[in-house]
Amino acid sequence: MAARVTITDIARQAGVSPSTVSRALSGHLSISEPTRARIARIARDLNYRVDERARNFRMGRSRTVGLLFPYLGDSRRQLSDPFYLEIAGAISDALDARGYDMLMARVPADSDDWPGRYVTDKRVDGLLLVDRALDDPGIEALQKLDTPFVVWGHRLPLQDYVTVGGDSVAGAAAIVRHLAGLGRRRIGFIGGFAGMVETITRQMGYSIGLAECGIPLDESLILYSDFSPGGGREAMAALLEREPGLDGVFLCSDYMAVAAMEVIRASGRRVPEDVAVAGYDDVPLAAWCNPRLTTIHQSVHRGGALMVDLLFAMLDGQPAAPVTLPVHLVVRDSCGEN
Amino acid sequence: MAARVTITDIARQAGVSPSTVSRALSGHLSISEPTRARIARIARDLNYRVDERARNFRMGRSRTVGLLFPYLGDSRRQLSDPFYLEIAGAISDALDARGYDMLMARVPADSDDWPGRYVTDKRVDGLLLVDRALDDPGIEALQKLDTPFVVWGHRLPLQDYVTVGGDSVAGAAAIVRHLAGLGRRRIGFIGGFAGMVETITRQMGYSIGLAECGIPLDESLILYSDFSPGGGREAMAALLEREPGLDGVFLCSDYMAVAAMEVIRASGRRVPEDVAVAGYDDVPLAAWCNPRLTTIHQSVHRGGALMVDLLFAMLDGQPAAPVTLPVHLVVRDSCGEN
DNA sequence: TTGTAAGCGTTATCAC
DNA sequence: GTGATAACGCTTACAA
Repeated sequence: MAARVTITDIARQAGVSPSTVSRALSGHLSISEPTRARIARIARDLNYRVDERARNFRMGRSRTVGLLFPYLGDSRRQLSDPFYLEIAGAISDALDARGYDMLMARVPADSDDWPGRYVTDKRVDGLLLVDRALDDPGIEALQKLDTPFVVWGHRLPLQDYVTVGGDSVAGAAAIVRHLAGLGRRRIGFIGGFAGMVETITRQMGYSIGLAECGIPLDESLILYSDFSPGGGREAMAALLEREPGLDGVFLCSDYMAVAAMEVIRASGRRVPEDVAVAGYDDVPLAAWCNPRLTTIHQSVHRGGALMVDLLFAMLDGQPAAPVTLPVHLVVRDSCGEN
Repeated sequence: MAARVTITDIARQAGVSPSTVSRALSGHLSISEPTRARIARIARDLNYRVDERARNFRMGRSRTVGLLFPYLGDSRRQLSDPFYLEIAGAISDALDARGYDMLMARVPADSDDWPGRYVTDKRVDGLLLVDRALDDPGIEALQKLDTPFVVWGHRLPLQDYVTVGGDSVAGAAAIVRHLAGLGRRRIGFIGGFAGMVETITRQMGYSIGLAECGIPLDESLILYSDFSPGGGREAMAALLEREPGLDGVFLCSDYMAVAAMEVIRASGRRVPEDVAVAGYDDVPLAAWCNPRLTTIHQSVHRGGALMVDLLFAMLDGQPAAPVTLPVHLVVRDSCGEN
């Protein structure tokens, strides 16, 4: 493969200096039209393309944004929840539209070395995080750096960084009210990773919803998992064992909820007649599983695009504030009567 | 945030030259132990980190691999199939283990400009593609460049690049034999995007399976979609309309199959009694939907890791050959009796 | 309007 | 064992 064509090759051919080529190619108005056109033609003929590596290096940026998925637990379990890919897709599109690349990786939420690896090492110009631990050392370390970042998730009381996320507390409370309104009284809660914010805020919403409906909180109905169907299955089985009289359950993701429904049926119970099931996220699948899942809808696509908007505002030096996106209950069949 | 600490700052403090620092930090054996230790200490004290951008630039590489998802059709529809995230996760882990970053993006399968954007622009050292069009201009353009790449998918007869993938023809044929063995005769096929290789090879397997079982091929039972649940739903509805006597259907992804089952039920038919349904991929969800899905298992995690292994072999200048991974039928409940 | 020269931070080559 | 020096490909003052 022909050796790399550089700006110098073009300069030679055009009989001008490399700087003129650089200026011509990046559309400087100071370059005369004939020169510009001539250079453009030669560049095309030579099949020239800028070396983004060199340009970014020179310009002190990377034109890359990192999309990081913090996780807890020692298992390096695969993420396979459609929610993650959906938000990644939305973000990727928004970044693409601005000519930025998207780096994707999972990072341990209980470590603080990844900000150095991505930010200080200059791999990225900014970071996007999907969820976080309540006490997240990585985010703390990240705040000491001067690189903008936006976190997906519920806004926390004292937080001094920017988040975009649905109102998880309200969403979870709405689920519980719905369940209680249908006469359910023994309502379980199955979270994602125990220390992650989205699990915690939804659990708060669950407690609030229970209180609003005058149902006493029973700690033994609360279990944690890992957002995966396998994890949902195990947690659901454990919950059923622990509380045979369960008549409703709220799981922190649709993917877990679908698996849970199967476990419930396998135990000889019916969904929703015996146990009502609700999920979270309103992933496309939720409308097409059996029974169709009652869940909380989050505008993932809008949220992803918004995260990118805010990040770029910050890269521009503009201020940015957390955004709470509305969520709403989508009533389908998995909780019965609607 | 203190201005960037460079190798020169360390050199100054240590009273040596920048080159000595560079060598000390990268563990050159030519550096005396005391010097090395002293430099290491200063680097730590100063919180030094290499500028990967600069290093990669200097060394003529990017330490980044692009993971590209070619797609067809004008809709920029979100990918949300768990299969994609699973393979992305497997690849990300394998890359991480080697200290490489993963760039992720979707690219139009009917265009040939993305190889330039990623390869010639020097954003990546190598490329990983998940699926491809049968006649893929991007891949053709890519082959003219000297950058290694590996494609996920079924190996094609005359292909002169490296693929890793399950045997889609065999997998689809196995599905059809299973269905026919259960007495089904009017078996439909719902593909992903019409021009994509995985759709085509599975359709070939479908035809072969039919022939093996002495069932005449009926073109009107073949429909295409886009791998999404929404697409699966529409295609399934259309197929049912077109062929009310349908007694079996094979869909090219589990995610579509789950949606299809719901459509079938909504039409007043039972799964599997009236219509047997089979998917493809054996995504975690397949074991936990209702009814549990009979499908083809692909070793996605192993496949992803293998793609990375092969890519690195090629980066090392070693030869690499296509690999066909075994697939197997996983019989669950969605086709009835097992 | 265009050219010259410096420099981004690092590593590699060649001396000493 | 260590230090100059050059170079990777590009952009950008500063000059002309």
